[in-house]
Amino acid sequence: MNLPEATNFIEQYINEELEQGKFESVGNQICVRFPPEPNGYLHIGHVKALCINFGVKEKYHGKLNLRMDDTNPAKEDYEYVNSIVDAVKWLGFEYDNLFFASDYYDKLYEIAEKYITDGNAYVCDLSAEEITATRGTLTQPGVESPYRNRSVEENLKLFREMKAGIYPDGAKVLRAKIDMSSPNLNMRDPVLYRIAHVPHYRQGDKWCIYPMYDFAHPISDAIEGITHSLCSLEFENHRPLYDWVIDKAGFPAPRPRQIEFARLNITNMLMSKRYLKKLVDEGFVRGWDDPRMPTLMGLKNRGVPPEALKKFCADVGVAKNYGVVSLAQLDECIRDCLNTTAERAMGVIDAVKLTITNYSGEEELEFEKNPTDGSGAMRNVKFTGSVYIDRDDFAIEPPHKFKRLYKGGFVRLKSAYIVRCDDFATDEDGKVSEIFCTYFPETRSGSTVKSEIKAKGVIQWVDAKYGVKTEYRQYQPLLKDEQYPDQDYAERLNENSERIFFGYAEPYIAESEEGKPFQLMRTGYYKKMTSENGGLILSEIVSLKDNFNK
RNA sequence: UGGGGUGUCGCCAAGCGGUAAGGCACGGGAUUUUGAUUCCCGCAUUCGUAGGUUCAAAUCCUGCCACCCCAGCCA
Repeated sequence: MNLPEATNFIEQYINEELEQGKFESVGNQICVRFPPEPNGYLHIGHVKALCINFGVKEKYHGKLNLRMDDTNPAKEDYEYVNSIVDAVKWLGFEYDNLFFASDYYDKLYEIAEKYITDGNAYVCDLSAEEITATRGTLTQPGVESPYRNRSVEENLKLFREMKAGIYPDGAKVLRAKIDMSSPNLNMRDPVLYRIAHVPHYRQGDKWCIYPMYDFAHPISDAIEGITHSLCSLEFENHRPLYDWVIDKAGFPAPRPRQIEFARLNITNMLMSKRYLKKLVDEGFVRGWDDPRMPTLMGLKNRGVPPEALKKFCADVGVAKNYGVVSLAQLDECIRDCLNTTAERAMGVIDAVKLTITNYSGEEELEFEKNPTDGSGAMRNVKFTGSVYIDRDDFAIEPPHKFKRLYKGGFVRLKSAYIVRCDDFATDEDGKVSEIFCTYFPETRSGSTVKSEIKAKGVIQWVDAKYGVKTEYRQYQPLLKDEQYPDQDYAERLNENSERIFFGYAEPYIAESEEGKPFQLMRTGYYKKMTSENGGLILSEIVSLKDNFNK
């Protein structure tokens, strides 16, 4: 696993601290964490954070904790924690511990009481609206809460009563006592604990007060001995609070250092959790793991190898600039990875019969399983002179530079023979119904006999007798469009995002290992296969019907 | 408008005072039984901008400009 190239600035910080001896007391062991909230499935945007954190772990022979940041019981569930664990494992990352912020609730509560005792926190009776109203604005300082100077005893009593459940939701909160006139709004007496009479998926009814992110996260890091808390740019404004919270809690040095980096954005890629959830909840897709989804499980089902995602992150790098990487870069990583790993097979989607008029009998031809993996593994394909080809590979009126078949033209049937089209038949709609060709025996694949016959193009085919009737499902990944976001987005996205085709495939496909990605050979369809032209691994074989001819 | 960030090729991104890496995209050529792959070759005299310091600046200083983040009892 490679650390993304441009992790330099993070490495620089760590190296400097190491040189200064900041971590000598902890044996110079670097410890990081990946802290998702289990309120949704991991998507491609999370891979970057995963790569950075696991990259640091590996580089410094450190440790990494996977920690569920589950401090908001209203949104979280085991379904999500399981999906997150599965996704991390699918990517091939090995974490050292699986922790839950909710396991620290007791400790967190204890520290909250210490804050009160030390005069660093107070119970505030203001309503949410009142707190907002007294927070001030970007340019004006806030107003101190009238409850700000309650005695330690009263605060303790009130906080314990909050915990005991005698107050309804929203009646009171615990606030940090910092500075209502700080230019950083996060420091204007932020809320530390709120009342929520909501059962927690792991803690049940044990609690009715829950810690806020700004309190729970730094403390969790400190408890676990995290040395570097890597997060995205929007938390830069929280760093002073992060430091304050840990310092006031009284943890021994070294204090974990929060370092921020820019999150991953990809052009045309839908990554808003709100819409992804809408697509799932309203049934526009079959689930979080639908191949059209940008979730890791969706990508997996689409045939994207985890290595491609890691390469992508390494190529893209890490910096603090807000940037949007083009989808083409992701596509390239997927193509690159698949090129050397995916086995090839022939299949046609919109089939047209091609009959070789001067061929009789049948034979077995050799076909390389993957011409680029270096294995040289071969498979056999039966050929009877009567085949199906893709409609797109034949043109009645060939466009300029058309390399495939047309009347009077030559083309090679991949791994078989060069054929010449002599004629074709059409149905009443004018659609080509059958193509008649002559084949040239001396052009047999692998033949050492020199032939005058040349073909510019090569097309794939499926034998009419031995081919297998196939139902293909083709997916268009869900991409943002120019009107995004609007209310009809989900509906619009769904249109044409999934199509069923009936075609033919060589029997080899049916024998393939389950879950192994296949690059369906698509001669001439696309110059390059991309997510946007629908050419990149978007086909899946839904069902195979044996021996349709019999 | 206060504070925190960021500005280097169409898109990412190195660079940290010594004279602009790399990837993607793009263009040209060679090989090719996937119009794929592979393979060459090309692609910023210029680093948001205006000044200043220096023998020397994308790198240091100053002033502007642009964009992003922050006023959840979300994370």
